[in-house]
Amino acid sequence: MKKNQMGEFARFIEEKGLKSTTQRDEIVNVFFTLKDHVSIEELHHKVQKKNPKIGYTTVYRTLKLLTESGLAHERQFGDGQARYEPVTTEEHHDHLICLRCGTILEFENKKIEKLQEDVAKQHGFEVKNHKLELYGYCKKCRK
Amino acid sequence: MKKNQMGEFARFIEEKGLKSTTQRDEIVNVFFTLKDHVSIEELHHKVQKKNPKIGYTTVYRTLKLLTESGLAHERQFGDGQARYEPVTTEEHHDHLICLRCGTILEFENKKIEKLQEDVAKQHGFEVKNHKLELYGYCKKCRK
DNA sequence: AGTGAAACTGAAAACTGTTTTCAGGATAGC
DNA sequence: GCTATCCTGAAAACAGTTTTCAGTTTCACT
Ligand SMILES: [Zn+2]
Ligand SMILES: [Zn+2]
Ligand SMILES: [Zn+2]
Ligand SMILES: [Zn+2]
Repeated sequence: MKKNQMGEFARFIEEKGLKSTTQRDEIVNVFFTLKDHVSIEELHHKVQKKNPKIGYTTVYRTLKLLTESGLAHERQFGDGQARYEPVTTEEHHDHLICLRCGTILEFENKKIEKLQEDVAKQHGFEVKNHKLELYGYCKKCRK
Repeated sequence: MKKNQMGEFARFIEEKGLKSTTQRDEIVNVFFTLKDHVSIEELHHKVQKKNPKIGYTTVYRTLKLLTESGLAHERQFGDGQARYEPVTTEEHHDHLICLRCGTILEFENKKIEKLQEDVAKQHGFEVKNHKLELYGYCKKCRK
């Protein structure tokens, strides 16, 4: 799976006429070993543990490329900084976010998706994408 | 209704031991005549048309007070700037947002809300609040 | 291998929206 | 009126993001 994603990234770079660099490869590699919804700064830290020379800007630009290629999703959880996650499956999902410990769980519910479409239709809207986030306390954090 | 809201704001100010000022009153007044989801900057512009001396900072601080008092809700629609709306009814609602013209429609769907609770329960989550936004094209903007 | 055009990198600067600071001004209880 | 406290607005500080730019690397073509 990681192999595959690295390959897809290489193909994207190739198709766009961009160049293959070790920095990008290292960044993308670390990114795909992470499961979670990571911020640019967090990823930069992780990457620097392997190669301290890699700068924030390159991490930023590589995440933009990953997003553009469809291999990552950019998320805005309202805390003022973007988070990125690998697109592993084709499945859309939404999020449960713990207000205390920051844990982020994913879920998918077809009924909700269907009802969203119904609502949009009632208002003459054509939905392109949506955001559903449930904020609260996770199993560990609620008392 | 506007009278009422102004009154509630005055009561809040009083209870907190704060002082009544013309700037705040003017800002709050303009805010409650607007229907829509307004940014600080937009509100500042509108307010300045009535009183050019009022600064951005005071608008910012007054919106914080309104939010604190429960008379306004702060929304983060992911475009990087906060938006505020008057809390007119007690009814919770979610949003349909046009990607082209920026129109924001509101809706409320009990079934979706119920399903959200179910999902949270399945994951041991206690939901405090949630965000559901459908992005797409409105009746006018879809072709 | 050598060359050159095009792309890449990383530090620093610029930007954007938000928040804090601070000196002067307004408010309200006495 | 006096005075403590709060308020105001310009400017500075902040935080996350994005752009700039000078030097470096990649790669197609010899
Ligand atoms: Zn938690
Ligand atoms: Zn996710
Ligand atoms: Zn529209
Ligand atoms: Zn609304």
